[in-house]
Amino acid sequence: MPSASNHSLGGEMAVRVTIKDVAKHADVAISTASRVINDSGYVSEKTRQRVEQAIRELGYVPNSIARSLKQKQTFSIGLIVTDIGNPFYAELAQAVERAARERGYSVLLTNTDGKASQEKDCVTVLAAKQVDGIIWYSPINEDLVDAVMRDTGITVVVITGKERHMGHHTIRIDDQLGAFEAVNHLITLGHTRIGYIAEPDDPKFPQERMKGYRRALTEAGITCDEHLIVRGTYQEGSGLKAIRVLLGLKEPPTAVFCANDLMAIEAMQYARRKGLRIPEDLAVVGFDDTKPACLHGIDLTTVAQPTYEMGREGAKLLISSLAKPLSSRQLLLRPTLVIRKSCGYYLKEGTP
Amino acid sequence: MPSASNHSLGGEMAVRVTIKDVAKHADVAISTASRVINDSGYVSEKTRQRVEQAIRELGYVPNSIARSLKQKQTFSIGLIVTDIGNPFYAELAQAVERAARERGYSVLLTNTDGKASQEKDCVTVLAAKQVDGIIWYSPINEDLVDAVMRDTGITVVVITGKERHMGHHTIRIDDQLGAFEAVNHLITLGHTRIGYIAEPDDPKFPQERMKGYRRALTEAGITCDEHLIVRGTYQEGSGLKAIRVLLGLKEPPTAVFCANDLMAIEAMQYARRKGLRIPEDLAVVGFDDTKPACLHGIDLTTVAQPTYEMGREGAKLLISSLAKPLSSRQLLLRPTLVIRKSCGYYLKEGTP
DNA sequence: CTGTTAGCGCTTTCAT
DNA sequence: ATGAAAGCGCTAACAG
Repeated sequence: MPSASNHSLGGEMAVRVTIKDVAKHADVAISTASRVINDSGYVSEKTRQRVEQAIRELGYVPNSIARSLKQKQTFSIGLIVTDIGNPFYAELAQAVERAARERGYSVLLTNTDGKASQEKDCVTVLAAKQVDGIIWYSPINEDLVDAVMRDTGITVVVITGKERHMGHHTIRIDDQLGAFEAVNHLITLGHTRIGYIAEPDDPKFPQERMKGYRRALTEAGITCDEHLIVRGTYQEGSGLKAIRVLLGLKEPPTAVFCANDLMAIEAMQYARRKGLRIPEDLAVVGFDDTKPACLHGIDLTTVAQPTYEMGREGAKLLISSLAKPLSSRQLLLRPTLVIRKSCGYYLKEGTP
Repeated sequence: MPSASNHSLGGEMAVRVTIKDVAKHADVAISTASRVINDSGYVSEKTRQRVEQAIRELGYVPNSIARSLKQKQTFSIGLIVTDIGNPFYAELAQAVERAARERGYSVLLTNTDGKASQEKDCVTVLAAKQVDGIIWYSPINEDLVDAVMRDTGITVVVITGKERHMGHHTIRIDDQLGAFEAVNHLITLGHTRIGYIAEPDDPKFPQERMKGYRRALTEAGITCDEHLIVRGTYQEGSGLKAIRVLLGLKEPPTAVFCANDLMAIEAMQYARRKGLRIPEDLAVVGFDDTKPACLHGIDLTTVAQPTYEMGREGAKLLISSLAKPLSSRQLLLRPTLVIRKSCGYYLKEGTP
């Protein structure tokens, strides 16, 4: 019996009530109590009532830890992201948490901070805590994914833009489609000389956006002028360098598509400084829909990743494959073009 | 039936290696294996080596679930926020996760979506999962906090702007100071008629910002003109209504402080539509430093909450009080004034 | 319909 | 220095 009340924090070490207490209080066997708690097996109405009352009176909450140990199932899933402070991952986490909660799962949150060693730690912790599955955004060390599945048997869903996928479930964003639609939009707007500030020319980076760019041109019957393609690095400063090259061409482009928003914004700002009007003299489209894209004065038309959907579909896939093991499955999600003012679309029927 | 070597996911049900396997492999007793794993008690160098090798060879990862059951400690803490998709909570979560990880704890993430019933569910789940403590942002149902501590013995740290605090640890933001500094800044800039679009006149809302507003005026020897105070609701549309009242006064204010950014931005935009220049004709200061505040064209001077610090200090306090129960402790954090263009500060020595 | 019992994987006395 | 055994809270056969 919890003796004289001591109101200092944690002082009393409130011993938690267990199923044993409930059973004793209701004067039944532990297993009977368990039956009513889990609503499994036969139990007479009268007994059920007594047990339920005991539960209420004692304020009993089942210990999932004990249950998990027995059942080898924790109803927890791990989420691995680079950094939850980044709004992109935050939105992903929101989707994952919500989908998980709706299905009776909780989410153990871990951050890699972009470091391979820390990613390893995340995995170890999650394995130790016996999560039923992991949602893993853009693994740094791809081999680790396979190792986890092999060594621990934990189901993994990888969310990534990369093409490669081994035996695990994958949620992939159709970058090629995104690029295709962006370029196609520019073509619809009448452009034929469309520059591309591209992903690095390195097999480590997926070349999906490049493929989309080329496909859009080809399908429109436009021959691709290789001078209009300048490789970027995705990093700061790279958009600047690239647009300088493009604008220096004998026949400069009238529009430019960029493999990410960062480079697009730099390109815009450089062009403006050179006296070009956006979008009248140069139309610009980016990729990612990061925060700055929607800022007043930027208003960048860009390809948005379906962040929320990625998280939700990831969680759904993971949890359903937990109930009934699925063979390696790949889901392709479509990005969407967000039309703002940098592409010239709103010029057609608005103010000049 | 899952037949011969099926490489489909989860088909093989990789049985996890346990301490028993390690013990057998190293030819020692389970308790000995346990000793080396936990580096506790005596164990000969030779035996230790054997066990460590077994661990490596088998890829053994201790099962924290089993350990937790025995030790009544999970090294998990629960985080309750309104909505992790909101960048404010995301930053908080980032801080919490980092501080927790550095101390060997993991974070179980839960969202209330602002609903009392869901908040209840969060608590139940966290209690069931036996978290060692909870970091709880702005509880909807304050009584629930006390109930949790009483019934489950779980230590709670509440992060809030409200004054009230019962027996639990609290991280509080000094809203009064924030408001004081905002208004004081306007006074320094030469304003004497400073309007206030205030928090609702409802005891359910803390009146800290109001106190700060009044104190700043008083300390500067300015008599508070009650006409200059208009109550807002924190909601959309309310800033608009309020600024209309203020600008309609016989002697309208030359500056206005707003209890949150939303109302401040509405006020700015209304004033501009009426032909007033910001900050020349009307200086505006907000509260919160939400995303839109820093947008080009908005550039709102505002009071920023020390989000990261709140999370970090919360986690630190929680974890240290887990090791050694502390009596109810309260921490007061200072917000900071972020000076942008809406207050006129940069007019003094810049372009007119 | 209800109770008894054997673990889940681990830590922790208590012997040896 | 090492091992045997009890038990954390719960579920799931298996008897009755």
